[in-house]
Amino acid sequence: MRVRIAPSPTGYLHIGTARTALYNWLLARKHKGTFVLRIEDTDVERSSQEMVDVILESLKWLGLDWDEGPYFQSRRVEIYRRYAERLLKEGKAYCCYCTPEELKERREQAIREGRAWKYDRKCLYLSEEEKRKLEKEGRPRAIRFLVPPGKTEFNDLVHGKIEKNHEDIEDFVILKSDGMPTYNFAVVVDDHEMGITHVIRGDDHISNTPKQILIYRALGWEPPLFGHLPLILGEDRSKLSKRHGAVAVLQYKEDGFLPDALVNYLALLGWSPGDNREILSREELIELFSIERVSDRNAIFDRRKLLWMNGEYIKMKSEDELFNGVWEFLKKEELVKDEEKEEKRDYILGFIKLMKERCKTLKDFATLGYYFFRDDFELDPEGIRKHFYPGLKERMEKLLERFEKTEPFTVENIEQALRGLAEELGIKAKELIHPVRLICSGMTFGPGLFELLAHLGKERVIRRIKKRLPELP
RNA sequence: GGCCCCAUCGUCUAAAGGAUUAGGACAUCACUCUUUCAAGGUGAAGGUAGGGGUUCGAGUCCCCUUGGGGCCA
Repeated sequence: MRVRIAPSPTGYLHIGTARTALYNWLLARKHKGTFVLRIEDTDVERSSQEMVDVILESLKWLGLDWDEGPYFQSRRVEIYRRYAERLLKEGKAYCCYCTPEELKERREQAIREGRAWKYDRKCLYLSEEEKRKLEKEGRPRAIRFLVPPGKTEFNDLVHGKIEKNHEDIEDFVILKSDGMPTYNFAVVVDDHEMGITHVIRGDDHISNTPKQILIYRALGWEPPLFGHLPLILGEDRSKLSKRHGAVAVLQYKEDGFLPDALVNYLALLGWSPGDNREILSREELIELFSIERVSDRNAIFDRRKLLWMNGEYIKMKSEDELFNGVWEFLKKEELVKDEEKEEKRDYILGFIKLMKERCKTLKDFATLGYYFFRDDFELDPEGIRKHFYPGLKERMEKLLERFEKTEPFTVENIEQALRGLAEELGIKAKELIHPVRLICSGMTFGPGLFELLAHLGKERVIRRIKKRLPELP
């Protein structure tokens, strides 16, 4: 089995392309086949090395390693031309001299007259003399495929039988007047030359498939098997695109998603193992995946479920496994500096342990954990309203005294100190716990208070209480 | 507009004509645990688009309608 992913270098790897890549990759790994990467960059204007790099980086981040390539279509132009010439010579294609303006005019006329427009084969019926004349004028010429009469059927791996009458296919261009191949032509030549056995791609290519099969047959080649995956849709049910927000794989990396979680989520978008399992490792996915179980219905991308799944993966990972990822986000928020990475390692490992149940993304560690690293936070005004009360200052002074005497500053000792004071004052522990949390973190929620204070350390806790003492009621 | 694809809770899906009171997950709501927030536990609500057929029996097969999507322009 040889499969491939063939992205265009448009500046990012689309989440839909990523899922297509994933399904191909799963198939290749499951059947010990080969996963080929091909860059479809015939649109030279819009392609660049940087854009290619983004694709490679995205695939690497997802952990979808390829076995061959990347191949570049832009370096294969001569090959496409050779095959186009061959079809021309064999009378299976013909030159078309119609200009875009002429075509537009005839198309509009057809629409005005209420006819369905399809290329009218004007250039197919040109006499030799007319052709010579046009050539002499130096008119640009495209090459059109001569669609034979009949009908094409194929057995789609996902959809089953799909058929198309050739009357509904116009004589499409295979080589443009600038000498570049069209998508349909290049894809067939490449898939054949690269020995692709299973073409697994998006549903948006279903209508191209009969055209491509026609080309295979015209060149005397056996077409591969085709499987068309349902599309990933945005909330509004249209094809997922930039206007739906995060659509680039690397955006998810930036947003703090784990590649394992994204892979798992994407695998489930259009496929399920059949039982009720949802959290599946790569190994399990490879073992369980089958193209027969792929759904043929378009699916809406649900970021909330992805978020949940990412949270599940964060909980599953050890502190050590999360360390580097969390570090990057702390660094980005300027909460830490690279030179203190080793020195702060244990502190951060403990921080991750306290926070990971509460974080859905790696980014959350930085946004929800600000106070673990900096003193300069504001107190949540809503929290002040709720938890500060007259006489609090006096109580906090007493608590401060106790904390100063608490040695060592451990979870148990802190709890004992605080609860002891509460008892002595004849109040509920809550009446101290909430204000202390607010003073030491700026927030009304977070890890268990005693664990939190112990981890912040005596020095920080005392400093923060002292700092806020003057403003307490 | 032409052609093609698709139709199960809000979303992702399970149910290979009989095992179904249509199952699970996310989200929602309630309760519970708790110093808070999460997490966890328990529970609730929520679906076979509509209409015809085929069949002893239809979510499942066929047809039509409607709706959604894609491609080409």
